[in-house]
This record gives sequence, C-alpha cells and structure tokens, in this order.
Amino acid sequence: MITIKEIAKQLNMSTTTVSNVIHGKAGEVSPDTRKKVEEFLKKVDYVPNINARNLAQNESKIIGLALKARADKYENLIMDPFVSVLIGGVEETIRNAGYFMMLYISSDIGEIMRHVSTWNVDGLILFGMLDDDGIRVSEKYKKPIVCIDTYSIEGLKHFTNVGLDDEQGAYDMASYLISQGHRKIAFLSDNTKGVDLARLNGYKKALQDNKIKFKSSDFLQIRPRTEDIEASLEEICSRAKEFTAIMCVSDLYAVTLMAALEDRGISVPEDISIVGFDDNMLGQLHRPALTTVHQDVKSKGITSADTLLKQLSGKKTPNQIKLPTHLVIRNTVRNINKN
Amino acid sequence: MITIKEIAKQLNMSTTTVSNVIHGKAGEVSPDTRKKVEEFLKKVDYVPNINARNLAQNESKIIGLALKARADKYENLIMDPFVSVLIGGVEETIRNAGYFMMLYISSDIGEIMRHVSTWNVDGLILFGMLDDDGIRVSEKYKKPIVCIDTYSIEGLKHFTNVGLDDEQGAYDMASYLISQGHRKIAFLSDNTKGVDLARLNGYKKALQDNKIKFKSSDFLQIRPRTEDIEASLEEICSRAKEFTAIMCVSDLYAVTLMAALEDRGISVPEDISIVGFDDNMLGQLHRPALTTVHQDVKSKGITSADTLLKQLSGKKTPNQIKLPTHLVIRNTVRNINKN
DNA sequence: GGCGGTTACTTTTGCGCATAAGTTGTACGC
DNA sequence: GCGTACAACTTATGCGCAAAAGTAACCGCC
Repeated sequence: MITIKEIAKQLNMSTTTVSNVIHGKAGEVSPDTRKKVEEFLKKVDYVPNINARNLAQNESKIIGLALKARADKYENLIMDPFVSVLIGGVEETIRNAGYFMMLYISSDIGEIMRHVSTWNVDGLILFGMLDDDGIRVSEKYKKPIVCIDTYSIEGLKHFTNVGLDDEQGAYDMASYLISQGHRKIAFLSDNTKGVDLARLNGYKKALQDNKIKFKSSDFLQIRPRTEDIEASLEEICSRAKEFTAIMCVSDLYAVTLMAALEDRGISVPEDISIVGFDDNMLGQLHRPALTTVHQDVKSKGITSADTLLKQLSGKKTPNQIKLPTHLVIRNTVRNINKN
Repeated sequence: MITIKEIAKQLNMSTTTVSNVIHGKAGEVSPDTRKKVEEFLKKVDYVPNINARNLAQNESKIIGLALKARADKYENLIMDPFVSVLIGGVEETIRNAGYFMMLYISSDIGEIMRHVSTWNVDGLILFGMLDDDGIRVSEKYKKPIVCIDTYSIEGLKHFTNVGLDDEQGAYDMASYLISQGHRKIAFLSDNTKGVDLARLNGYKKALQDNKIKFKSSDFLQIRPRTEDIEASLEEICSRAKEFTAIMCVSDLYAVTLMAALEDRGISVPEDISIVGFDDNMLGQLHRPALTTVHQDVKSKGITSADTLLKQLSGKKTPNQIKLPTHLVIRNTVRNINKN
C-alpha cells in the first residue's frame, strides 16, 4: 500500500501538494504538477488509507445498519426473504454516495451502540427495534438516525421513521374482504405493537366503517417460537370454521397458515379466504397465489438510506415518511356475495 | 468521545499506563493503578477510536463480505431467502471474535477490491463470484480469502473454498428418484458451471451407476431473467410429459416450476415428481412439501467465518471444505415402482 | 520601488492510539 | 554497599493523512 508520503518523495514534492491533487483543490496546484501527480497516482493505483483519513477528519464514511435479531427461528427477522432485499437497497444507495455499510445483527442494543461509538459511525439505520430500544439509543447517540418500521418514535426530534402507511394498507385489504361478502374476518398476528398495531387498527377501522363489530376473539395470536408454533397453528386451525376469512399480518404467516390448513384438509379459498401483507416471494409462488398488500421493500431501503444521507448533509427530514401500499388481488379470497 | 490522553490527564498518569490497562498487560501495571483505571474507564464509558487504533497497528479488524449481485430480479442472489441466513452466520461468528463485518454488494469486482484496499480489510469472504472473478481477485489481494461455493479455485494456494458436497448430494437425490422407479429424470438449472455443474455431475453419475443413459435433452435450461422467465417456464412445462421426474438445482427453481406446472393443470407428484436442493423455507412451506437436499446455510456461514479467522491467526486451512448434505424426503415424489 | 495580492508551493502540526525506549525506585544477593 | 534485576512507571515516536500556517517568487500598480 503506497502512501502519500512515498509518492511525494518519488515525485520530489511535498505531501500537501499530492494531497491537494487528490482532493481536487483547483488553483492551489499548477496544471503541470497536477497532471504529473494524477498520472503517477494512476500508475501506482493509489488508494487512501481510510483509517488515517478518518482520524484526521474525524469522520468515518460508515453508515451502520443495525438489525435487531431475535432469538428464535420463526421470530428471527433475518429469516424473512425481504430482509436481504432491504439490505441490498440500503447498501446500494449509500455506496453510490461514497459511504460504506457496516452491518450489525444483534439482539443487544448496548452492543450495537458500542460498535457505533467505536467506529464513529456517521449515521445509523435501525431495523426491527422495539419501541423502547429506539428511544434508549437516541439518548446516547447524537448523530443522525433513521428507523425503519418503528412506530414509537413520533414526537422525538432527531429521528426519522421510514415505514408504510400500514393502517391504510390494512384498511384497504379489510375493505376488499368486506366487498367480497366477508363479515367474519379474523386478524392474525403475534403482537399488538408497532406495525402490527397499525395494521390491526386499519382492519378495525374498516370493520367499523362497515358496521361490523370487532370482538376480541377475532384477534388470533400466533406464537412463533419453535416450541409453540405447532400448538399455536393447531389452535388457530381448529377455530377456522368461525371465520370466512383470516387477514394475516404478514405473508410469512399467511403462507405458514395456509400450509397448516392444507395439512388439515381445509381448502383455501374454498373453505376459508386468507390474505397476507408484504407481497413477497412466498406468497407469489404459493398456489393458490396469495392475495396481499404490496410494499416495495427495496425502495424502503433506498428511502431510508436517502433520508439518512440527507440528514448527513445537514438537511431536515420529516419525522415520518409513509410509503404507499397497494392491494394485489390474487387467488386466496373467495367472493361469497352470491351465497 | 473521551480519549486515552484525557483519561490519563484526569487520572494524573501517562497514556501508556492507561493503554496498558486497556490491553490487559499484566505485570506492567500495579493492581492499584489497574483498578483505578478500570473503574474510571467504566465510569466514562470509554470506547477506543478504531481509526486511531488501526492506524497505529496497521490492521482493521474488519472482514469484508462481498456478495456478487447480478443485475436481474430472478438472477439476483440476494433474493434468495438463504442469503440473509448466511450473512447472519458470518456476522455472528466474526463479531464474537472481535471483528466487524463490512458488507459489499456489487457486480463489479473491481469496485469491491477498491473498497477492500481502502479499508485495509483483514480478510475477505466472497460469495456468488464466478470463476474468473475469484482468480482475478487473488492476484491483487494478498490477504486471507475464503470463497463460498466457488469451484474454480482448486489448486490455488491462498484460497479456501467452503462449499457442499454437491456431487454427493445430487447423487443421493438422483439415486432416491431411481429407487422410486423413476427412469426419465430431467435436470433443471440455468447454467453448467460451478455448483450447478457439480450437482449435474452427481445426477449423471447416479444415472450411470444405474445404467440409465443421459441424453443432452434431459438437461432443462431455465432462463431466469424477468423477460425470459415466462417463456422459459412455458417451454419446460410443455416438455413435462417427457419425464416422470425433474430434479431442480435449487428449491427456488423447484417451487417456481411447481407453481408454473400447477398453473397448467399438471399435478405434483401425481403427474410428475419434482425435487429441489437447499431445503429452504420456500420448499418447507409449499404444499405438497418439497422433497429436497438439505444444506445447513447458517453453518456454511459460520464455517466460512471460522476458516477465515483461522487463517488470520496464521493457521493453515485446507483448500476445500465440503459440508455434508442429507436428503429430506417429503411429498413431491411419487413412487412409481408398482406401476 | 515598496507594497498588497496572488500563485504555487513547503513545513509543521495534530488526529488517538500503540509501543519502543528510557527512567525511577526498590528489593535482593553476596 | 554495590551491582543486578525487576516492577512500575513516563517520554518519545510514528502510523497516514488533512489542513493550518509559513515561504518564496512574481506581478502589477500608484
């Protein structure tokens, strides 16, 4: 690895001159010298030592992407196919802007923060953080942060959240189910916080607007831990006949549920209609193909990265960015109007 | 961010003493002093500035994970659910060893190498690289490299490849199909290089060992680009009746194919048997559940990282590490013996 | 013809850390 | 009571870079 010093020596000039050429400072170096240096740089294939540069400039050109991984297989965010698409969107965007991405996967927010401090990361994108975590992070960390799909941060100043209009998406889906004649619609999820809550609210609102009463028994809770999943699915399937449709909080759950139903001889959409949310490969490749709410995961990644980049260049960004969704009607919903 | 210098000043001692405590150099600092420093460090929540440390030590504690992303949706490696699992395995392992992971996703190997040089990355894990790329990389890069699923590197010295015993896995699967009475077995893939070639060879070997002749028309080529995929699938489905079984090079293709077959009224496994390779969520959640060859992707990630770590500590590692596979018999193969 | 301004440089400093080299003080052996 | 050994420090140096401060030459101008 050749250094500026060595180049300066070989070219018989000072390191500052070389450095100035590298940084394109016009007017501070004569065209002749510039050309000479540039050619030499190319010849020796010079690459700067980032550690030295960062040390001198007190910046890092690193953006941290922290994924909060949970302990268990089904709970583990990283399992979902869409995570890698999201990562890809972020990486591409920041790389094009001259930044690098450091990836942390951890369930320990404290550990993540230590890394962040050590590396003097310029900014952070947080994904999969639960409510309190995001807030705790903010207290220690004075640099730009963008959260993805974190609802709890409204009102906090130096945050921007990039998410979906989950409530609207769920509202649209529930309305669609109702338009197809469904009245007994369950909502399946594993919790009632954040994104899940927003989707639940959208669903409830659609019921209400159509004068359908929501009962707490309409909420089906799936327990995604490996040791619980089977019992949980059994329980849900045994209650399937109470409903004409189940609205799942994600495609992953929708497809998991459909497999469980099929294993018990319950046909989709003949016996029951199932819908998801996300529109990922799982639902696209399932037969019957899953009716779901589409979100563009890659642009979610890109938007998050763009937003962070904006903050890094000193611009203000809104507290909430809600990306649109749209319905994708495929084949897991039966029209029961003519019954 | 508090520095060693500042700590030393406040504690009224030299930076070297503080540094020695941080590095746990026993015998060079008295227990009293040590304790005093340690308490202070904890109190102020000291984190070292990695740029300064790396600059002083000429190392980076960074491991690069480079994914070669291809241009198109279906071709894009990052789409496959198992990629994020692999990333997770690598990240966890190196983090536990005190390293950090820098992720590059790029189709431009030159760009990746520039990053690698700039950051003075200690080691590299390459995934999804085609044959030549890996070799080109090696010429420029003198540090430890671990390739994942790259077959072309045999014989090259400072490489280790971590992969599967693909040939054996495919051999086992083809043998199983034959044991179920199948004689007209197609092999579906998008290329005949690297991993795909090894799997193809295993399949051919099993045919040969069972005195079944392989014809070149038994190789079904899927063209995964968005603009080709439909036509490609149509073509393959139209030839389905020529075979009793199709062995797909991946679960992704197997599930994609099954969806296409179903759309054309061809039932699996009644009309044709389909098997995959990888054992990911796609096949697990499909109904009928996919018979496939299992690979443990997470341990592939862990093994790759472990191997690199070994190299970093100066140990020799073998040129090839082949992880075992095993058959997972589910419901997409029909036993046609009693016909 | 001395002075401000500009161009094209060079010298110097310091970022935060690790470490080689140097400095005390003290215990111990003979 | 003198040399040696060692423990427990401190001082000084340099990693590669950016940038502030310094220098020297030249040009124009009243």
